[in-house]
Amino acid sequence: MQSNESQQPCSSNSSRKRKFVEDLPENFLDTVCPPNSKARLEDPLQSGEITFSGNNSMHFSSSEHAFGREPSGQLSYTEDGDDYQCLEEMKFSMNSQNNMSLFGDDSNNQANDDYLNFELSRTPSPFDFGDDLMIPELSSDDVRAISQVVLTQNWSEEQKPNIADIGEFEVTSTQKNNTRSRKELVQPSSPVKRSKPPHSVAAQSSVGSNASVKLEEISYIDTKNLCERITIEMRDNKIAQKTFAEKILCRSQGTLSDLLNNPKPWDKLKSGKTTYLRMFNWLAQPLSRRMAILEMDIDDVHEALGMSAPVPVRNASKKSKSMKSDPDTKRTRFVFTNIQKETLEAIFKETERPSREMQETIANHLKLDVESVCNFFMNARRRKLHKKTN
DNA sequence: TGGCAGTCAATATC
DNA sequence: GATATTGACTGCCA
Repeated sequence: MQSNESQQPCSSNSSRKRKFVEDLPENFLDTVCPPNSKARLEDPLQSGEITFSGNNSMHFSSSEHAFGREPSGQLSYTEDGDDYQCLEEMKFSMNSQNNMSLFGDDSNNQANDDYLNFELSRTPSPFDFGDDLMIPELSSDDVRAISQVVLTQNWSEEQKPNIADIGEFEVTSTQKNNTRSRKELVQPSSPVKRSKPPHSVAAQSSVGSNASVKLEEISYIDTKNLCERITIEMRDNKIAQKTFAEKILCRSQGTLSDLLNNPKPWDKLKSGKTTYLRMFNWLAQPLSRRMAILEMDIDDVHEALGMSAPVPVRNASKKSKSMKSDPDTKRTRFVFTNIQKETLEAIFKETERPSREMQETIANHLKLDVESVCNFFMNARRRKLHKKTN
């Protein structure tokens, strides 16, 4: 990937938009950096977060800087305070070691000769192989097939992919150097020794649990991408949600449906990480083995996934309080009437967190239990939340 | 103790 | 029949 060298003079520090001069294919970011993925720059001088938002946009933010490439192709750069700098270029380059360099240059700003040069050491993505970055048009089937290769082939020690690269890449080093020349900063073709991320995960083998990872070994999973892949996998291999949920996850069909349609970001998860990790470890197996696991006894499934049995759901046979005396009675699910529901929703729009007293008043007016009203608001808050995140 | 995460499982919807 | 929705339960944590 070569950069366009054209320069745009920085006319004024008040200018907050710069033409994006990098000659990148339109779908470059979407292709090499999965939408909604994040990368973290660990350099203490220039730490920050890069977010790939889809639609070919990317934003970097730190305590000092905030800039991004908009879908329009413009480079935006904003900074509060007096030390505003003007970035003339933002460049990306890939080398044969699958390292991506992001380079921002504000060399026109002589008063503050500051360069930003981040080397994003990333693992091979399903999309690039060899010395040249490939920007193919990929169908979902292609993505799946290539991912399969990436996840299951035997990599050399140097090439080991991070199987967490299901929609994610790791940032291992970043540099900021105010004294180095620009040429020194950008060396797209020179191999950059890739240091292994401290919590990266490698697919070691295509056989059995060797391809699995433990919770403590993994730093991040792109749950959205993972769920998309699981959905494709289930569709293509005609695996019913009920089968997959019960066999692989030890969870119910409804739970799986919810997880797949409303994946929570990895860093927002608590104990729920293990459920996603089971999906992840299943997907990391070769296809034949994935299918074989579905036929295994439950104990063998745990072993195949390299994971212990999940914490049993303690409320597995849930009955309403009134049903507890008769455990064989099938619970009927309470359903709010239209009026109750519409009223609750209207109140929720105004007040997401009504006081206990207010909940009691609502319950009285709608002839509901306070617990039901409480549950409604609790569920509404979190379900609204994951609608937002999606 | 209240709020929440994770989940079940009935049932609505496709 | 498969999947999506949703009211409620349990345990954890601040």
